[in-house]
Amino acid sequence: MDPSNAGSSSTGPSSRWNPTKEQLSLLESLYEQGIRTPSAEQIQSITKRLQAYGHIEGKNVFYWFQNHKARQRQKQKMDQQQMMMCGAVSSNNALNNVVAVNNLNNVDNAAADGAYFNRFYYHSPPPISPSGVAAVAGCALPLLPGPHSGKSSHNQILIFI
Amino acid sequence: MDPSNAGSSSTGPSSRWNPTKEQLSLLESLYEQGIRTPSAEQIQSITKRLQAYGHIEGKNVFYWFQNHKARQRQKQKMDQQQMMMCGAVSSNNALNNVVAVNNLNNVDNAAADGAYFNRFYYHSPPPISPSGVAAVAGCALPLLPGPHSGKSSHNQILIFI
DNA sequence: GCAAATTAATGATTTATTCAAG
DNA sequence: CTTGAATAAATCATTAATTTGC
Repeated sequence: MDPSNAGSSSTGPSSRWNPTKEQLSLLESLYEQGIRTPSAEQIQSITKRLQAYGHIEGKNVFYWFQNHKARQRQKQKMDQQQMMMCGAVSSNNALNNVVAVNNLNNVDNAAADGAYFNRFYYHSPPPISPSGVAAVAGCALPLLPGPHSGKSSHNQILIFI
Repeated sequence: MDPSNAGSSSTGPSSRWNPTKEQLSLLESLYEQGIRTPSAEQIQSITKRLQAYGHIEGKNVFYWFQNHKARQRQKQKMDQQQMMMCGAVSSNNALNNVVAVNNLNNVDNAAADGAYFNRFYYHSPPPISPSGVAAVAGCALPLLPGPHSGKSSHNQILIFI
């Protein structure tokens, strides 16, 4: 029952995030605009916008971009292989795995994503306080590792979940 | 000048963490006790203990365990290869690269590390508020993604830097 | 003895692979 | 079978050892 547990309802466990149509649409749109590894600020912004369409957290946006980038890449690679063994396709190609990707737009501008980032959060083992803090908890700290001089290293961090 | 900028002195920028003898010692000890991918709580605890010996953050502990685990693994692999082409060692083996690892204790109990984790934090692009929050900022949130029922998924998170 | 130049270790980042929910 | 999530492997970058010429 209750198959429509899309977002933050009470009954729907849904251990993993499931993007709504709108969310996915916006994400893909951003991806095609060239965003590959969004910065923290970008992710925060995106997340906020997507929260209008349902429950979502920063890490979902993060993972989505990671996976999408990787899988677009391997899709293209597979297409190249298919291109190699082109011609002479045998009989029933209708039952081929649904890998009918139409990569007309090679959104592969390999450069231009000089976005450096890093990640770092932890699950604890299963049994922890079962309270119910539902929403997203943002935790932004100004800077943390190197309050030293300024050896040009990039150190500012910003956490969010 | 000032060659002794080991830890949190003012002059030593040192863009990356450098473990002190004591820190390294404790870390290795814990590793040999079987800890391979410590949980958030463990990392917090370890970090606090190590902070007695100098500046260190949770992410350093995290990275240390990742790297150490991986590199122990590949050391053992290399040793296995050496074992394969054993016998008949040619002449001057004294000048061999200093890879004289004495892996008497194979700390490789491959199972028993059902520790799951994840990471997730971001740098922002270089120019950010140049204040000077020096110390470690802990940010522990009870749980965040799934306040839903309890589909056995492990969801509790806990951030720290 | 000491620095500049090289090499080896290792901290930090990025990419690829695997697991599992839907 | 798709894809979000989690883990491992590969890579990059910086620091410490070590070597070398003076």
